[in-house]
Amino acid sequence: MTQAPKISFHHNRSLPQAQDLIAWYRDQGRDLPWRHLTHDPYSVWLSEIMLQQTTVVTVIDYFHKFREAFPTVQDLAASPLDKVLHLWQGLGYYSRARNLHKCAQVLVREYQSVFPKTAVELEKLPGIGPYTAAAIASICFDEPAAIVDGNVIRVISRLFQVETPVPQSLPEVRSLAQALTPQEHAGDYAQAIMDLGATICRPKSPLCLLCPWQSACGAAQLGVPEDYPKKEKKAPLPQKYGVFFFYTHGQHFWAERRPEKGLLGGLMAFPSTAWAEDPLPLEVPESFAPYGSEDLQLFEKAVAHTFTHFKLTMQIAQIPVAQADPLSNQGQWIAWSDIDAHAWPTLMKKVFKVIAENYCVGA
DNA sequence: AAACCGTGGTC
DNA sequence: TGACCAAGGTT
Repeated sequence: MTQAPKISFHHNRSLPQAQDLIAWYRDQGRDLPWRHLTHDPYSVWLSEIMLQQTTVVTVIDYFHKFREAFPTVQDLAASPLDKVLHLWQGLGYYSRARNLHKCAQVLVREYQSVFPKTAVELEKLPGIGPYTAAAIASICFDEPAAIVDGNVIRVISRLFQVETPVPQSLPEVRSLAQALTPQEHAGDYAQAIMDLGATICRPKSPLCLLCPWQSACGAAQLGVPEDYPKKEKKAPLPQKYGVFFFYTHGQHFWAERRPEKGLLGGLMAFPSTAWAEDPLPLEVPESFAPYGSEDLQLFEKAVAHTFTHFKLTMQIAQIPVAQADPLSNQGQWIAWSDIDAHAWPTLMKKVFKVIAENYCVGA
């Protein structure tokens, strides 16, 4: 043997004990609004849906708004979808809002408004996948279901120095996560390991000296925690371009509701050209205007926005029209004073900002 | 199964 | 400033 077997390295290392982590959590865990509501699956579910790919700081305000607007799952189910989308505006991933509403209706109609108590049953509901099902089952009902989110992937990849990059490593990580999950106090454990990932075992500058699992962590022992989890390099995002058409009539402008499915589904937007990878010939946007282009005026400033899978740069072209007739059957004339009555994605709020900065009444 | 689906903060 | 990241799910 020219090389020491790996087991000798593991030999000086303790195993991560759930009770050490839970003790740390009870002393050092974060105080979050939904932590006081673990007896209430509705609130835990609501928080978990909002927290999907979204930071705690961002979620807190929305969580309070939703609990106030919809105190019970029946209230949520009885609401028009438009009101749900309106409250959700700005939070992103709008299919979550549509699935949230649908899930509430399924619960009321088929479950007598009572949340199922097992991860297996929870996962059958719309918008609830493996992570969220395990989170609700463990946090509310202490089912020893292993949660695997971004925090857990990072913590486990460092503990065990998982060399396989994400997402190929997921089967291995899931297996380790299940092995670490205790039979008792699974709810505290689930929240503890996420808090550890968020506050100690952070993506950058982890605080290994404060970690209750430091002596069990392979990456920390070697001083290379930030090398894990291993990841594939991401391809650069494609850049897309287009023109928004700002049809105006007096104090009104024309906007349309986007299709129910797909990007920004169900939210409001200006009509536009297709969003294409080729920059448009900016000297002739007239030929692309869907409802006529007399008196078209192109704004100097464009709007840039980055989505999950592409970048977008949009020009804005104002087109005053003489008659306030409907331009299509999927939109409406909206008064400036009535903007807040509708659900606008952040992209459109950026457009409003550019318009407000550049628009001259009577110009 | 790989692509799609938002946004804001950080360095 | 661009790349990365945040309590993922659906198709």
